[in-house]
Amino acid sequence: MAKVSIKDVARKAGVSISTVSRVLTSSAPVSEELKKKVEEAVQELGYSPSMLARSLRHGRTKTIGFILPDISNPFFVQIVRGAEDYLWEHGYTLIFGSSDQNRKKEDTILNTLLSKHIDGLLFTGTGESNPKLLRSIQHGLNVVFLDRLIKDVNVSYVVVDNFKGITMLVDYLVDTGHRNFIFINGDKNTFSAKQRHDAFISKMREYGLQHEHHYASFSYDAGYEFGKNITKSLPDAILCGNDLIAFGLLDALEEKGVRIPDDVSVTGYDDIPFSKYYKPALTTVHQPTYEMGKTAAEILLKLINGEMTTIEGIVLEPELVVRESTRRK
Amino acid sequence: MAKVSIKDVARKAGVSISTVSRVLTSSAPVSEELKKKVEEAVQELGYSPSMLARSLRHGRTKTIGFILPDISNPFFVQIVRGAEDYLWEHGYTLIFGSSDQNRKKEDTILNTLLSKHIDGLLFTGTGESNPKLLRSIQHGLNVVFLDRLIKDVNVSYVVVDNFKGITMLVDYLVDTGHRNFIFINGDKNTFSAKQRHDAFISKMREYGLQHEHHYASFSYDAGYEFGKNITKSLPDAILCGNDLIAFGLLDALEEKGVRIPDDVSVTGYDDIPFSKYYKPALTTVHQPTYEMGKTAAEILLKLINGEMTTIEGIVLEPELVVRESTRRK
DNA sequence: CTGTTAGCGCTTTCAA
DNA sequence: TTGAAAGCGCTAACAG
Repeated sequence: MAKVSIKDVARKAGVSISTVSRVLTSSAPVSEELKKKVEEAVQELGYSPSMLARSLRHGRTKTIGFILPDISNPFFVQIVRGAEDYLWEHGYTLIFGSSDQNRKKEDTILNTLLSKHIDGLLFTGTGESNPKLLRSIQHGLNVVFLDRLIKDVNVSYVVVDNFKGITMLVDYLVDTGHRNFIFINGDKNTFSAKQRHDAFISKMREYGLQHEHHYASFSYDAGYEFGKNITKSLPDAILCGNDLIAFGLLDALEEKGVRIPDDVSVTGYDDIPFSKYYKPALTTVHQPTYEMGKTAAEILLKLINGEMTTIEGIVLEPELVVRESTRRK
Repeated sequence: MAKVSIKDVARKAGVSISTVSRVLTSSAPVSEELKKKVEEAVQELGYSPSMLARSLRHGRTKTIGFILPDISNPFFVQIVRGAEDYLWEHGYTLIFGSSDQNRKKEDTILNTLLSKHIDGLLFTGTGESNPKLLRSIQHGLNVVFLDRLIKDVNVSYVVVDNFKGITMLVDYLVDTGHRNFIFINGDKNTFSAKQRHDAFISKMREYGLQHEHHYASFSYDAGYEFGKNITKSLPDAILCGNDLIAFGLLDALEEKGVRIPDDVSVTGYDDIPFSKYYKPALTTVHQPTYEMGKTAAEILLKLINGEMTTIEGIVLEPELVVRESTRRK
């Protein structure tokens, strides 16, 4: 495509390539006369410098990698958007890969990203440990973990306070008269599911309430499945590990003639854009996804530019959103 | 990060760098003995070749750019996923940028992608003409247009048959007794909106039916707004330019006490994942988004690898999906 | 079969 | 202020 190189510009302007470079990067003084010549040549030739060559020279690619479970998941896509906006604004470009919650794929993506010399990595892992990643971090790769942590790893991260989210949810439900609970959680090995599990159990014990907890997966189908198979009498409230699970559950229950929220209250987690429009509109815990992505990108650039040398862990605040899928018992 | 280079490997293995290169790329025969030494050195050093240097050498980056209006739009995200999967499988990496339907931003993204020497571009433009892009194409940039075409440009593309989609929809509605129509369409300058407009008008004339057509934007808010402001008597059916518009309309009408589909039939377009779960479940036209992305990626790689030299235009088939937001009048 | 060398496009000393 | 030249990591043409 851009076949025209710095040499062509130099020739056209009748100067050396170093002069061209100096004009372009304003890295050293150049006489007005030559400067003008160069600028004209650049214009006429439609020259634009090769980031590739620059990267090779500088060892910095102005490219950030983002490994995440699935770009098409509404929860992650807003995070990506937050990161994308911030990074583009600051002259960085984003390469991403979806791991589909598959450790092997996660590895492949990481290898490719490393061989492309990314300047930094935003990482939402499958949850399993990743020795290759750890090694890269020790060798100086700048990484910010997003939404999910890997235990025993000391890196910067941006997460939302799961404990607080569950606490607000349970407190609200207890306040409104709910006394026994089922929690349909997401994938067992993920950081988020584990944290929400711990928070849930802890709150149940605190109040001495009757409860059940099940790990499933963070999907509509998991919720639907659960709803279909539920036979015993319903609890006062069913908490779901995320909104998708809640949608599936809601649909399955509705097909059985269960009325929501009259017969049972149902809650989600995440507050993805659609939860507001669902019928019934979903009571859920809002996570500031766009902000998560943006914040993580911000930290990452600081790390890269050496403006920050310590590990920073940001814990964002969730927000309880009460809508129509719950009611006072 | 990967500070170890081919030199280090060569030194460690006690051979020249060319030998290392030959082993790594199997581009020329190397004795078993040296081969083994090199492989060991690679192992021990954890060496992985720099794609950056390779790219500079070869003039190919194994990177594809994707410019689209908004990654967080459910319609586009599935397209991206289709492209992503295919490209990664074939050793390519994806850089994307959201233009937000803003021509200037589109330009910035294009410039960056070009300076990063992408091997090819997947392009869903704002709809306005883009001279810079045209020039790049003439200079040999491989491009596949996705979902939206720019007129007077002769490049490969993958679209879905909008005429057919609207035809199926109108035919079904007419068959089920609907006789007068309103169409709330998306952004006026987009290819898709224009095509759907043309198809709609043409069908209305063909049947000699009473109709109204309005350009708005492809968003929930546009539909909601329209629904709020509608005062005159309702038509038999309201067609929406996409599902988001339909959701907004549905909610606004419901707030006014209008019953769907009893008082008026409403249809969407796209069949984004949520339309199936909406209440009422949306009658809409399904677009094979994942396949679009995949097909476009496929064509692009063929173009890049010289396996295809002619312009190819793929027109995928839409599918009518009848659900609960329409009924026989 | 193996090593030396030029060069991809650029930045940055080092001299002049 | 300017130009020549080295070198980022790699591949490929050229000798041997």
